[in-house]
Amino acid sequence: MPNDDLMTIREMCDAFDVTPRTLRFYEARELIFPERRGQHRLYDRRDRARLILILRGKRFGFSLEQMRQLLEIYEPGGCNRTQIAATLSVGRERLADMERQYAELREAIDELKQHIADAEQRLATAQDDTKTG
Amino acid sequence: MPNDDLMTIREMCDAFDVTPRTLRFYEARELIFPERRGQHRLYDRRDRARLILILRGKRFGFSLEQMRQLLEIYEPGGCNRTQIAATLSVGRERLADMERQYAELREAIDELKQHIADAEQRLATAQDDTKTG
DNA sequence: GGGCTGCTTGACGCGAACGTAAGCGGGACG
DNA sequence: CGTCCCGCTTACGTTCGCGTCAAGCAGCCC
Repeated sequence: MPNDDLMTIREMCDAFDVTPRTLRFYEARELIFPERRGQHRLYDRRDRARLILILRGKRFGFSLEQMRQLLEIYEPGGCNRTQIAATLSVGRERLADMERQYAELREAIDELKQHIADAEQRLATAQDDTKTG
Repeated sequence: MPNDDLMTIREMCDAFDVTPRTLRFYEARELIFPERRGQHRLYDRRDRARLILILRGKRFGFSLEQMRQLLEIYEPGGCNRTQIAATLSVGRERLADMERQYAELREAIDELKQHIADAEQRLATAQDDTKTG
């Protein structure tokens, strides 16, 4: 049962707001593995799932290489202990990164909110330079 | 009352685990503004506070330019309405980014945890390739 | 004065993550 | 049949965030 829901590179680009160059680049870096129908690439559900994870990882500041390593944990992939263990290790590190970042982000948000509130105060009491130039 | 707690570039590098090149680069991009004593740079509390924010922002995946804009909100800086309003606008956008990222990060963490648990299961039931090569 | 150390200003280099342009092949359409 | 329009590959260009010399000055010690 092959995944019928195959998409061309253009459909992928429209769906995920990326360029063909980006998809080919990710493929060259071995983050996604579209099939080939003749010369053309065809992307299935698995490729899309991986792309979503890649793009999300990027927003968190992870590199493509970090995501490539991490993606292995989202696949059945290797079936021997050493390989699974290695993947697990990478996954746990990445998880720790993300939890640190989560906590830090909470602090940063609260601080920024405070400074925004302060700025709103300043705005309210500031002289109106459009009148009192 | 000048801030007496001034630090040399080397002290800064040791304190924040960055290189002189990095500090000079941030200065060139107008993210920090150390004083000059003769030829030498001297960094005060304000510079250190900004540096902390810059480094934290980097970990969240923000660019130096984004941080430069955002840093204005952490300073009294401009005192006319239009300038404060502009800074506020940037700050609110950044805040929205961070809150989106915060929520997304929560999801990503939960997903990753699940996949790690799955991998642990596989590890437990996998054949031991060191014996059954 | 000679040498060392620390900081300075260029200027060039580099890896990551693409952008962009050139040129080829293959359906589709009038 | 010509000519679009895709998509493909190859290859060079670009931006960001620094790294890495290179050369020069300033202070200090002997």
